[in-house]
Amino acid sequence: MALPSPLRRLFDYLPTRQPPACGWQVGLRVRVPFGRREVVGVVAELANGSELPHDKLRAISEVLDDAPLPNDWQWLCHFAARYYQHSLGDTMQLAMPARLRQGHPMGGRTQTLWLPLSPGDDLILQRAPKQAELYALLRQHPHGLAGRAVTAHGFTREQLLALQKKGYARAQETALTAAQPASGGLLASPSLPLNREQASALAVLHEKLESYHPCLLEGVTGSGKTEIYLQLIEALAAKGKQSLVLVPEIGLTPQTLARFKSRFRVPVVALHSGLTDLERLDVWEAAANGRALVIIGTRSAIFTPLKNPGAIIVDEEHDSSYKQHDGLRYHARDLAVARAHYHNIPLLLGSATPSFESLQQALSGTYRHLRLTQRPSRHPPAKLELIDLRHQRRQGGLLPNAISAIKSTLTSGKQALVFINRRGFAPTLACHSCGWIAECGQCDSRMTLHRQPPLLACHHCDSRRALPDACPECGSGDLRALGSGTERTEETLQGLFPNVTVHRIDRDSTRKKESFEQILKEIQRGEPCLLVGTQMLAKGHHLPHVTLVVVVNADGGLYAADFRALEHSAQLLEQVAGRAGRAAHPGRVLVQTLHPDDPHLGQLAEHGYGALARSLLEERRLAGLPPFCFMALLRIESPHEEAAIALGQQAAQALHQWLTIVKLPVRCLGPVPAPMERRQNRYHVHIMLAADKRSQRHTAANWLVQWLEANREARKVRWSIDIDPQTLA
DNA sequence: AGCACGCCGACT
DNA sequence: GTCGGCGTGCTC
Ligand SMILES: [Zn+2]
Ligand SMILES: [Zn+2]
Repeated sequence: MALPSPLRRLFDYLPTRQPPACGWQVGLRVRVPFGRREVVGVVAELANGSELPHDKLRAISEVLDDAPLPNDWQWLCHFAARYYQHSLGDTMQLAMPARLRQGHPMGGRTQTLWLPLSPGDDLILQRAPKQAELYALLRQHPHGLAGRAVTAHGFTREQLLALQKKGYARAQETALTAAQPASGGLLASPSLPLNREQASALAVLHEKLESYHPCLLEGVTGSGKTEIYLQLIEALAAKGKQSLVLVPEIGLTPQTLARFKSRFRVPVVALHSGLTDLERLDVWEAAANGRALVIIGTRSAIFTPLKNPGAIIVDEEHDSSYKQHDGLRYHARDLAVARAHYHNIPLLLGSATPSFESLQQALSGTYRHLRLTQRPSRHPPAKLELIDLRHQRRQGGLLPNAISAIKSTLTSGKQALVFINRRGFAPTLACHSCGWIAECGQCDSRMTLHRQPPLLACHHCDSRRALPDACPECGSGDLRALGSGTERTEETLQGLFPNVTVHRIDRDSTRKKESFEQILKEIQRGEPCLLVGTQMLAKGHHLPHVTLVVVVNADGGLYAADFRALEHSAQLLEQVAGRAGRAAHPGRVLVQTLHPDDPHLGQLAEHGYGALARSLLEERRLAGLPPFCFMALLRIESPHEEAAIALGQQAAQALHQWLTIVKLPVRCLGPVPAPMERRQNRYHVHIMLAADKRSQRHTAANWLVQWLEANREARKVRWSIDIDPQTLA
């Protein structure tokens, strides 16, 4: 039995007296007693006996399904658990919808839909503002709103029942059907004509529609990658085959969804965060039984079972949201590769700024390399103009050049985007008399100064503090905010251009659910305005009226300790630059930097991401870094620094010895303190493994995990293994 | 990870 | 006297 427990092993159980109707099968979901509680597990193996004495065994309490969970799903769970060195039971729990995890039955479900009624006069609700508000919400959904969705909007069941009693709403039980079978033809709207490049890319995809065929679609922003996805999906849907489309976390917007849904008449379903648990299960089943032909979702959607797999598409394949950063640290793009191979189907990875991993596979010929270089708007992507931050005064982080460019953009009736990868007002609060700096009490980091609302906040833990009136060290009142974040730049720009709307877009300003969408809508209306924002703004949103992009500081990744920092920051720069002049107007991109002579930055500005990526790949090859080696990172974490270091040393020593004995060529670096050693009062220590071959890395990581599981000291600290780590944080 | 057991400090 | 702090150990 694979059970929800971090223990990397299976548990033996006796069968129920009556076998289930389908007979005992691997993949059946069951309820079993485990310790002092009951849990939901999955039959992982059938055996005629156990190594445990009979009296230690307990019996299965209940079989939950009349058929095993889908084979492809089981295979993927096994693969992921093994590849990422994780517990199979935990992996399966994570990979199944919450309802199944909780032991609810599959199939035949209904949900309560609430529909608005018009009793004639709205006066009765005047004395019940909350109910009036709820009624207004229902009016926006004339086809009904699920009960769960209503409560998700912050209303109570009582309010619904009250509305029902007064005749303003009625309840209706409906079968959940995420995917209605298609009627009529395949397409709801015709495909768009392709340019020459697009047509030849699609032709390559058509060469091998029914076998494993990994392709990297490298296409600049606005070159029409989505149209290729749509026409590939169309070709497969015509054969009754399903396509699984992965998109980045912020990419699953109503607009993206609408683009897919409006093209096809066949059922398109989406796994997004707004779904209730029941709706999520329904989508999962619609995929598993083949009803849904197009399934769109973020990272976790890679675990959706497919009855008739046709292709897997990963949009913006370089996006960091595909990597899970806790628990099972899987990379959805990498699982997509494994899965496409298993199903023997095409795999399409799309990006304007491919990850070095995928680019290397394409350059070496392992993946087919499809390129789109033309933009329908005719003019080429804007070149980056580097401007020197040294020896110049800036206001809110902006150089005079940048400010005058913003001014002329506004005068010509266009919009400008100012990109700062730092939220808050200022990253540092310092005392001008004695040099004291506001630091977090729980982390090795500084507190960020916020103005809205005014407080000091740590961006690495939840600690918050009121703004001090005076320096706690020397009592001086001369406390100064050093550096700029989005809030400060917003304030500066508002001061410089008082008659223009300045939209700030970061995690703080868009915390409220729909405000981001609302701001975007307003921006898309096209009035001249300024946008100040973090990476949220950089990714794939349609900003057709932006003709100027200003990058406040491009130096983040230039001299960082993390060897991937430059790759990620080049991707970000290229993406932000892609926001400039998307529509009919050519754009400008101003990049402020302290290192205008940096060769990498120069290459990015002069020749673009593709060229920089290729030469950085060469540097990676020479340095023996990924993708030319395979890494695993062991993180050790404890409130006691000594405990974390001690275990790190023990583990590294044991590993070294074993590597020598078995003559396994795997490098082991560390233990070293993590880049920010203390976070939330926990000390972080790293050990990095690197090998030339995946299999060697796997063997070493597997040994290390088993050593840790058997080690008594290791139980006193928290540890986790990260296969193919993306960052050192 | 849960969840219990167990053994010592400061409270009604 | 007991309420609860978290160290230790187990889960077929
Ligand atoms: Zn001071
Ligand atoms: Zn902190």
